Amino acid sequence: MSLIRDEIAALLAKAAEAAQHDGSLPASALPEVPVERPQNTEHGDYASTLPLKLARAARMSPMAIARIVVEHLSQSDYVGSVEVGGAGFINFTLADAWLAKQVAAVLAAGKSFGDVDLGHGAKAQVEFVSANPTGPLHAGSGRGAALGDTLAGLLAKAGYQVEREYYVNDAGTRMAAFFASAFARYAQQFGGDEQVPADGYQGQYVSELARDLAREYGRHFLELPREKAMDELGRLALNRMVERARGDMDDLGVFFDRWFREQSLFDTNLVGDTICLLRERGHIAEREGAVWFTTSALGEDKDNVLVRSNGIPTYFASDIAYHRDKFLLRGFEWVIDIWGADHQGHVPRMKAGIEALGVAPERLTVLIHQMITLKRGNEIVRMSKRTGDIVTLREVLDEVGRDACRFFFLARSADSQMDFDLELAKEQSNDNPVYYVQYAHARIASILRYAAEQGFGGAGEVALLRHPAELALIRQMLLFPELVADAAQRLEPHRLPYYAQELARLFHLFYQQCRVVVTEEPELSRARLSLVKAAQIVLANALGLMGVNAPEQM
RNA sequence: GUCCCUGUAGCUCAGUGGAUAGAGCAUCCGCCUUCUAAGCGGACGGUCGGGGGUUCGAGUCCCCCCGGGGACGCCA
Repeated sequence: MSLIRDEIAALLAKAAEAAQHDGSLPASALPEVPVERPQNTEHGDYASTLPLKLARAARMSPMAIARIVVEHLSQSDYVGSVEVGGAGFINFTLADAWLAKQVAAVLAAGKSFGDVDLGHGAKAQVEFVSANPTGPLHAGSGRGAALGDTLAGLLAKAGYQVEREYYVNDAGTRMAAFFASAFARYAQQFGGDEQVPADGYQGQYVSELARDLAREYGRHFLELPREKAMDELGRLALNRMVERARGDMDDLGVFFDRWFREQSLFDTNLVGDTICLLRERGHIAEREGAVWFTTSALGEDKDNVLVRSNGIPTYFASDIAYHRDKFLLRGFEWVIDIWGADHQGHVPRMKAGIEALGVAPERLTVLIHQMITLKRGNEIVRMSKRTGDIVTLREVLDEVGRDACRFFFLARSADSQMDFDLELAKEQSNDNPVYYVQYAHARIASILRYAAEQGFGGAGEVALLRHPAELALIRQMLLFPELVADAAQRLEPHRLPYYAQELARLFHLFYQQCRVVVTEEPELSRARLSLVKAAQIVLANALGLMGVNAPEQM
């Protein structure tokens, strides 16, 4: 199904060409025809500024061009009226009868309403959260989770074959520090004088984990050689941290197709192999005892270390290998990494990395989301994993709830820093916009229950729908496919909550003005029941993409 | 010092170079004998941080300045 705005653009292009052909407009190259939604509903459903764009080349006034283009427009069943307005806008209003008929189309489409084929089945991957497993997920991880999951859903709806992935950094020096911290806390359970290293993790959660392991395994690890013990105990602790993250994601309603282990890149020697490949291609320099990736030759400010002088590869080295795996081994055509703003400086390096592997850098999109500032009232909550002074995602989930949590995280553009006031989030939970949208869905469910009790069944004649409130609701429903296309194309999931609120608003308005179930008017009632069912479908589709429940009652 | 994000209503934030800049919350005034009042209607609220520029047209693009956040490591 093609989008209405594209149909209108095609209609305009044809009209302009026809006008040029019969000489009423001077011949010139046509720009891409702009079709937008006017802010003011008095200006119709769609507007084009084509005449304004053509005015200069045509040496005519926009108004005159607009009139000529309109005269050459061919008939269509969906355009009700066309007007020339303002300084040369062409305004289109959709036909009432056509609008009413679309209710049937929405009902027929059901869950697939809103599907648009931008991706043509291209294999895409969204990698997100990917937090270090050295500590519990913090509140900020929730933002990346909501963003990534909804974006993945949008891309799937837009015709991509999408996989969701969580990258587990279970290798490297941070992990060694975590292992040492866990081992120290474990040993302390038995009176040992092991200390958490200075660069280790002081958080309470490490002690709790160590206590659990001590209870389950007793002194077992104290009887092993220290290094072996640290490694084995460390892996147990690590796996529990990963399971904990998985539990948090489950409760947030985010499910990954794969949890990819960084360590596996070392186990299969893909990291070493990738460094060899880079060396063959002339991207490696060795100096000061370290192995450098010569990114400066690729336009970067400076080179970056891949293998430290102590022989341990950097995170950057495994990250290049990881992306090699994504693009070249697993064949993703498009990879989207979602990172926090603190990793922003890593983007050009990463792009240079895949370029050096022969992968076009455009195939990697890194979506950066700004940090959140956690507050309790006016007090800013500082966060540090090492001191353990953090507000966990778990805590926020327990306090605010999944639906409000996801809606809240999603409702801001990734570019925007956000204040997350925990007290406010709790207080707000009752008049959070999420409940407004859910209420619309529940209200519809209630109407449908009532209608069933009253014995209303069968399909309605949707042509009976012509009340302004009915038509306004239909218009908003028909916007959904365009919203999906825009949000997917521009990687802007935050448009969804705004859309859903407006859809809910128009439903509530309709509800106020039009009674659905009227015994004396069975035909109209059935038509309105069809409308209401269609609205419920669109609400559910939008909520589903956001990972928010669509309740049958509240 | 360099780079990235950002500054819009009291607060939190939307806003594809287009028409009179919007929403939610907060405040105030109305609306339930009717399918859910977690709802609806109305009011109040703006130097779009400041200054230049680009053009038919700038909250939106460019430059400078100011404020907020982040990054510039053989950390991740």
